[in-house]
Amino acid sequence: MRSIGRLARESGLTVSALRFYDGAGVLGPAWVDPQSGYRWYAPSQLADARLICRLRRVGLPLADIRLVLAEPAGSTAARSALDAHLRRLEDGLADARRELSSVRVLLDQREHPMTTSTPTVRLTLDRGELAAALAAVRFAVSADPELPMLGGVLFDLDGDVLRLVATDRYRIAVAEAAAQRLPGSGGNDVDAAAGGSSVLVPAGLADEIRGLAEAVGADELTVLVGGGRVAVSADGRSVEGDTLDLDFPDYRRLLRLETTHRVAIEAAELRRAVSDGPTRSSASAPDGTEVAATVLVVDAAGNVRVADDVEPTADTAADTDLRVAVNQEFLLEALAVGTQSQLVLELGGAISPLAIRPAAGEGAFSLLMPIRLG
Amino acid sequence: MRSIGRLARESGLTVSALRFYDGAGVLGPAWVDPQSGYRWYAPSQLADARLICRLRRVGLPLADIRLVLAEPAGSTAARSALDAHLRRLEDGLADARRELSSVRVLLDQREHPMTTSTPTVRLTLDRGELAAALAAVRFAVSADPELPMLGGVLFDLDGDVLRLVATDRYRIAVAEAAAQRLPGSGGNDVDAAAGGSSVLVPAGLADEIRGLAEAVGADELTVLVGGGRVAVSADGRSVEGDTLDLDFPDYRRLLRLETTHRVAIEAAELRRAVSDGPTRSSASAPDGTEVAATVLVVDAAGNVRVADDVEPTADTAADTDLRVAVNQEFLLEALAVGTQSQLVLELGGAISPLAIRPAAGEGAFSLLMPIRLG
DNA sequence: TTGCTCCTCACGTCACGTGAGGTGGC
DNA sequence: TTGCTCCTCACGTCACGTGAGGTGGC
Repeated sequence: MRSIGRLARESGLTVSALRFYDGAGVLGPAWVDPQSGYRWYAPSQLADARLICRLRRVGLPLADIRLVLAEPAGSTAARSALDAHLRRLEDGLADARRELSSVRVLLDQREHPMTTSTPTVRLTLDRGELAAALAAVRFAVSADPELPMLGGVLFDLDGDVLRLVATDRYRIAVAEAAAQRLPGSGGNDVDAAAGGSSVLVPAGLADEIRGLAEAVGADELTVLVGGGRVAVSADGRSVEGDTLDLDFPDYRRLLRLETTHRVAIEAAELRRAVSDGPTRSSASAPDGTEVAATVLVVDAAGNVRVADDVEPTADTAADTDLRVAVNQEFLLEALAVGTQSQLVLELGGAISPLAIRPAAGEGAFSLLMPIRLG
Repeated sequence: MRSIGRLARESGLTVSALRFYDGAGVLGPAWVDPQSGYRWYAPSQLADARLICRLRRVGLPLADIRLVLAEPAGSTAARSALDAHLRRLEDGLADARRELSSVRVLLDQREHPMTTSTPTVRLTLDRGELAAALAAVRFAVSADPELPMLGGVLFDLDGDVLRLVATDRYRIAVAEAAAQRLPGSGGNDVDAAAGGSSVLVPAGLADEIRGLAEAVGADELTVLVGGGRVAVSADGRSVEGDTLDLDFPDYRRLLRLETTHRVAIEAAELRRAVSDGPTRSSASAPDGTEVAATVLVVDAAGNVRVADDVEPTADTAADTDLRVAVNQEFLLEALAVGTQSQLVLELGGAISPLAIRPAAGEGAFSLLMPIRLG
């Protein structure tokens, strides 16, 4: 048996950490002297303590470490906790690279105030792709005057893809269109870093752009962005307007969810089941308006159905079933997007968002916030 | 002027964060209504709030954000805070990749208990390089029986370089030798991940290996590592012994320091100045033994000298001078390592470690902990 | 009167580190 | 007696989030 000090020395943990882990139920001593209160650790606990030291060193939360230590042979819960942690770190680094390089440009501009005007980015896009992408996100634009930054479509140029994003806080929709940068866009890196590649287009202007994209005969559209303006042109016609100088939320973070269930569905079929199926009235958000909520059930076999019981009762829902309630109208809108009939639902638990994406990797993606039932 | 709620909506920060930033001195309102206590923010504070939102999103500490907001034009303090943060994230991700892949292997071994024995790694090394590297780190091995994990030299195989590391907590020495993996090492990835590529060789065995490397005529040595043993052979002679199954501290983390001053020196010259220069007696560490401390002074012009005043007095030391006290004996040992006469000292403040590395990127590196003068 | 925004203050979170003050066996 | 290791308990750290309980103007 080892004393706490010896275990600390041999494991790399500190004495205070070991005492904390005892209290936190992560690693308790094998025996505690009832007289003195001294903690005594069994030989096998050295390996556990070393493992904890390594995992804490890289920032794995204690809750995940508990999973790892308790892992029954053959379980994958611990592995996916490790994977998820690595992904968080990778995403965090990618975010930081983007944000910090953009902040550097901002600081440069502050120092050399406006010697150079904001650079303009020029792109060409496929007409049909842009129209489809705009159609795929339009429904998620917010009409809430309190949140003006949600009243538009984010045009985010990420390398050679233009990503369109809209959200009203209850759902978020994302669609992409391949983009070609045209020369004369100023330095590419600087543009990207300046965030000049990400502009918020008001809903009205986005609708005009969509109208143009649907009306013209040309295959390609030209887009100019810069100086607080967007202009889209083709066939000698063009629409133009101001962008919104507001901070759209960090959509990448919103899209990162930990999925536990992935289910393939047929869009039209689920749409029918959702419209015909029962709903439950539920107070949505702070304003207290009642909305119709559809409850989806994923069973152990990996099938989704619309719950036919309004209240969860023991006879119809197994304990292992995952139940998620979402706004019926929003779900129908999300299922109606795009032309793909094969979709995939991604779920992460009863209070995690529901993601809807095409089975084949292309096309629009949307995400619905769950509704907490009573 | 904006109310706190409006600034929150427009900046992406929360109301509670804004109140916290007020108290923390990061971003206070331009005016506070003395009657109601309402906070009112000036138009220009929106840009600051947005900047804070972006920087906090990527985890930049508030202390660094204060630097960024206060940045006088032309200052580089804020830029290097951003750079340092990005490096922390990059290092953290690299650490996590290594640790987590190694933990995965550990978990696999736990599940399939010992169906496969520990794989063996085979290397060839240049005789002279290994001898030099061992000589360069030997002095930093600890003799403290309380800390057995420091009583050896870490052999850490990182890709095609074998890194040797030794530390006694007061200093750390690192040296490298080019290594070639020989086939028959089992899966390379698995080896590396298993941490089988990192073994702790007891000081006695390390000395025997060095003896062999210095004695034999062949240019190359073969090293076999695995199953708790190391064997080194050349010319038909070989030495072999057990490795220590103890956790050596995370040396990569110890080597990461934020350098503010970098000074080129001539090794022999500084060595003379240090041996001849005055020292101050100081209690080292918890055991209370007195050691002779040398005080190094870096002046604004970037020159190092040994302080000739034992007490810092206003006439000899400018306020801008950086003073670092280190163990004289340890400094002399570190300066005596290797064959390079041009060295670089790296400092990061009075209580930051002192790094000593060759001016040309090759050869041994060592780091001394500073001594706090009473 | 209700609803909305704002206020302060206290406490919770996460994973510990750091004393203060005290015990037990060599 | 000194020194060492261990103990508990309280409080600090970091960057907030979450109520509780209250105010002020439409």
